[in-house]
Amino acid sequence: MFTLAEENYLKAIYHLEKESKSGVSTNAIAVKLNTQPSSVTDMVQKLAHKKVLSYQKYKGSFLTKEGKKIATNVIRKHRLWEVFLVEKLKFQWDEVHEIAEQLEHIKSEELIKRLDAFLDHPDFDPHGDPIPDENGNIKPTEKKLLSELQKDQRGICVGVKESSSQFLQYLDTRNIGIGTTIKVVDKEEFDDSMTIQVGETQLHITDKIAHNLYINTN
Amino acid sequence: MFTLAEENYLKAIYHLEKESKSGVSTNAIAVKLNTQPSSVTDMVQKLAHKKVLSYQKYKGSFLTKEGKKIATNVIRKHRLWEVFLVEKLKFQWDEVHEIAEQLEHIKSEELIKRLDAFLDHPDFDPHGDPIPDENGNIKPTEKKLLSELQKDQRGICVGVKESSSQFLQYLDTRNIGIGTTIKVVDKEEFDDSMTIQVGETQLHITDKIAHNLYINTN
DNA sequence: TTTAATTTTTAGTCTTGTCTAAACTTATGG
DNA sequence: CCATAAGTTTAGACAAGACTAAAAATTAAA
Repeated sequence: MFTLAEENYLKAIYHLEKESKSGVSTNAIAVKLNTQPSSVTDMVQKLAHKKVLSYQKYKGSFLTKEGKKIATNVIRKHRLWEVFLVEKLKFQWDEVHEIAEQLEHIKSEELIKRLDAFLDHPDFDPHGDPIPDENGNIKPTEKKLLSELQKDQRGICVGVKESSSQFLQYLDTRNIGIGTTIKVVDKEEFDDSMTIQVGETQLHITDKIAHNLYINTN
Repeated sequence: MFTLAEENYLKAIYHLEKESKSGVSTNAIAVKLNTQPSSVTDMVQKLAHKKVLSYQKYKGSFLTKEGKKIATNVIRKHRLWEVFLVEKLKFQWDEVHEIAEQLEHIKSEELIKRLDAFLDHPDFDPHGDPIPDENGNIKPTEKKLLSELQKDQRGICVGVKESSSQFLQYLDTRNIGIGTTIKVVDKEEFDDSMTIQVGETQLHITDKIAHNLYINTN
């Protein structure tokens, strides 16, 4: 069994690993978790001993298969809870992260299984990030920025890049949310603005908006 | 802000206070929390310092107004989560306690406010215990054992006294659950068995069953 | 009311996870 | 290629919350 602190380290290292491609540096972990590098050294040594990551002095760490499994499981829980908070409890997209940080550590496999079913086995969280399955597999996502779509392409809104309240409210008043189908009706090369179809209505949006909306084009 | 351990102490003391009427003994707390009395002494001194309980050496502890408020708030969260687990995630009545023990410590007032609304402001948890409101007020309950009802009296099932799997399954197969209206059709003085009306059907039950079902006769 | 049993507290220790300060590696630049 | 900077680790300390063993207070019994 892993403690709350251990789970947070594994999660942080998992995220950092995807960006660095090589071993994750002690400093990077410290920055991510808002701790001192010396604390990180202690913890990675402990986690290495527990076989969930491999660590060499001065060379950084990377997760073992076992470590990845634990990390993705925590991420799975986090994202499922985020879906719950937004879909069922009607939180805004940007209000849920802190609460999910706590909920992700609740220990009960059965709980997550049932929550997943209750939410109808969602594939993405409210930020458009994919939800790993029980085995830690993450479906390769076709997530793109709306600005990358071509004329006449369509997709489903799966999340936002920036999540300020103003932006989310902008989207809300225009009936754009998770699961909304968006079609690019026209694209203006000059200023990168575009006309999109949302439900019955057409909408003209600036490049700034288009650069902050994630679309799944599967 | 209070730690998980502190919240658990306050909750335990709150429950014990209702039974003892005088100060709660150090030993009683230790038994309830499965710790050593010496650990309890340390903690109650700390909590006394924080003004959430008053404590006198060798005389036991009792909660201050502030302490009661925190305790009832934790209990409120616990019971709301239990309702969620049973009503929404379809857990059995007896499977939810451990999970709710964890969920009750999630910190977010907004979360509980929304969860309460999502569950339609329930008054009782799946065990028939009343859910305190935001201010810690607990509605005086008319909860009785089914065995205490008279012929022709009716009420709503609000919980169980014993919660073994067998008993819960017995109830399930007979369509008795939280919220089920039960009417006493006939009562046999000789062996305390009774005939009850559940929905369309009548049912003959033994005294053992009647002694383990809580009914709200409001 | 004096002794014995019980309960409670104190003192000292341990583990987890953190910190600071100092020492040590590795990387960088002249 | 050596000196310095940057990053990392070690050593020692601390707070929270628990434990054991021993001392002290209270209660019960003779």
